[in-house]
Order: sequence, then structure tokens, then C-alpha cells
Amino acid sequence: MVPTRSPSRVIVHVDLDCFYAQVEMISNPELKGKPLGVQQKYLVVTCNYEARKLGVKKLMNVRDAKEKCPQLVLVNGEDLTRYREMSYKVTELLEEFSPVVERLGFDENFVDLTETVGRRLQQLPNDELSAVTVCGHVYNNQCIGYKTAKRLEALGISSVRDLQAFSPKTLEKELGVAVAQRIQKLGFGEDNSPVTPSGPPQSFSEEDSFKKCSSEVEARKKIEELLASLLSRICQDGRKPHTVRLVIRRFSSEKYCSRESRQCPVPPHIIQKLGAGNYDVMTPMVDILMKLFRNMVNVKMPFHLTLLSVCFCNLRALTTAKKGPMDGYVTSSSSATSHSGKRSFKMKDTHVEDS
DNA sequence: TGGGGTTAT
DNA sequence: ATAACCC
Repeated sequence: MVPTRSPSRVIVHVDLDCFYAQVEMISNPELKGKPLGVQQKYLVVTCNYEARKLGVKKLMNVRDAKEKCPQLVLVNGEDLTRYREMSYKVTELLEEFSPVVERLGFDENFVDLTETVGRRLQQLPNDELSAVTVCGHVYNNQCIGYKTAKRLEALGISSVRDLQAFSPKTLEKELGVAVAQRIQKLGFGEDNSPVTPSGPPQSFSEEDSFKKCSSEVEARKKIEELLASLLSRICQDGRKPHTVRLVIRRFSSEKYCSRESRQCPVPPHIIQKLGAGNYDVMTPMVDILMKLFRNMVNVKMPFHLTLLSVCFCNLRALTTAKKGPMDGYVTSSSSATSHSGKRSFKMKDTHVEDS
């Protein structure tokens, strides 16, 4: 069969199922064959097929899961380190086929193989080319996002069919032209958005949720833990974060997913120390984070937090050394190459202002 | 209802 | 700094 036309793009979507559970079964093969759930706090965030057969669902309460399946084996999955490492192994493997790999979460990758396939087809002799069949799937992307789902429902759109039939002009007026055109095309199974190579991560964060944190010393303890893990991650990556952020969630109205944050530049003298001696940076970084904390939380008044998170972002390869009278005129820096795992990437030689 | 991530505003 | 989205 000779295809009458080539598809415009060849994109492979690699979606791993119950990824955390699979990592755990590789770590400990004795878990294979048993119903296994990965637990974070009071939730079974994912589970293997054996557990699913016995009625355990993703994001199920531990209580409910145990009730459904008393033999369920639970492992704690609050530390994402091994999952993150395995996740990047998977995307690095895929990058060997084509560097155009876009990550979505820890367990999904999109690979644009258009050029790879094109090159292969050109090399093929004609008789073999005639045997090539092109096939594929059109993904009918279900769920659009909670907020816009609500807005669409207000317009009387509750199914994909409704969305397809709805007046494009009216939808553009309601949602804005960009979103309207995007989701309506998605409604027809068309997604022309490019596969954007993710490259190395743009931020590192660690968070911890809990029932109650109501004192400054308690908060400092938690922040120190989060920070220690982050510093070792930063160290491994090799790049330097130029911005720190502290995020909190208050108990108060328990308004779903309502977080507050404060951020500030990482002082240059700390950035420089970030490579080797990470104990030197611990104390000054905690001080900075506690200032951000007190900026958000009035510690003279009672408070009740249910989450703390520390995030490093604005990552750059090198801190540019500035010294002497030429300060402000000249930036002395060599073009930097940073290595993270197997990847290496050139960084732009930029001069920056932190906001 | 975890512990992450990204982009847009 | 927040909001919305993804897993």
C-alpha cells in the first residue's frame, strides 16, 4: 500500500502507566505480583495493576484503599528523588531518537519524529518504500481544565459534540481568541502545537504538607529540611539559581489550592558558594527564607499553615565575575558549557537584572 | 487530595 | 505574585 500523502507530522506520545509503582517494583522485586500502592500522606497516589484489579484507584484515600483491598502493600512515595531520576533516564533515552522531546510531568514524553522518519523514508529503495504503511491515532483529548470546563458549561457546552457545534465567534468573545481557537481545534482532535524540547528543568522545588504548623521555629525546621534537599539537587545540576521563592498554604478557609508566595534574588555571594561548600550557604539561605516567611506571615499573630514549599528558579550556567574598575562596563566570562547527566548545553552569555 | 512541574498575565 | 494548566 502506498500512502497517498505523508502525514504532516509524526509525533509519538510515550505515557507510562503507574510510573511510581513501577519504579518501586524495580527497586524491590519482591513487590512484583503483589498489590502495591504508593502513598503520599493520606493518599494512595498511584498503584500497580494487581491493586487496580482489586479496586484501588489513583488518588484514593488510604483508608478506603485498605478497606477495598486489605492485602494492599503500601510504600511511601513522598520523596520523589528516585522517580525524578528514572523520569529523566526515560527522556534521555528518547532523546537518542530525536532531541525534540517534550516532557509532561514525570511520566509523559512527546517525541517529534517527523524529520527522523523523513530521513529514513528517503533512504529506502522504492520497492521497500511501497511496502510502508503509515498509521496512527488521533487522540481525543478528554479533560480541558477545571476552570474552563465550568465556563464552557455556563455556555451550554458539556460535551465534545457541543464544543464542535458552538459558534467560533461567540466562543472567541467568551474565552479570548487564543484559548477559543485552541480548544475548539482540540475538540476536533486537532492539535498543531509544536513539540517543544523541554531541556533541563527551569525550577527545582520541594514541598511538604502537614496538618498544622503554627510556630516560627517549627516552620524554620521544615524549611531547613526542604532547603537541604534542594541544595544537593542544585549541586548535582551544576547551574546556579538566581531566585528563591517561599510558598505557603494557610489553613483558613481551606480554599482549594490557594497558595501565597514571596520571592527574592539570591545574593551574588551566596550564588558563588553554591557549587562545593554547601554548608556555608545553609545559614544565610535560611535567614533569607525566614525573612520571606515573616513578610507573608505575621508571626505575632496566631497562624495555621498546612504547606511549606521552597523553590529555586531562574537557573543560569555561571555567575559572571565582576570586579575592579571596569565594573559595569565589562563582564568577564567564558562561554559556559554545563553538564547534567548525558546532556550538555550551551548557555547564553547574558547580563541580568533580577526583579 | 501528593509533590511536583510549566506558561500566561 | 498569582492563576491556570499538566501529570
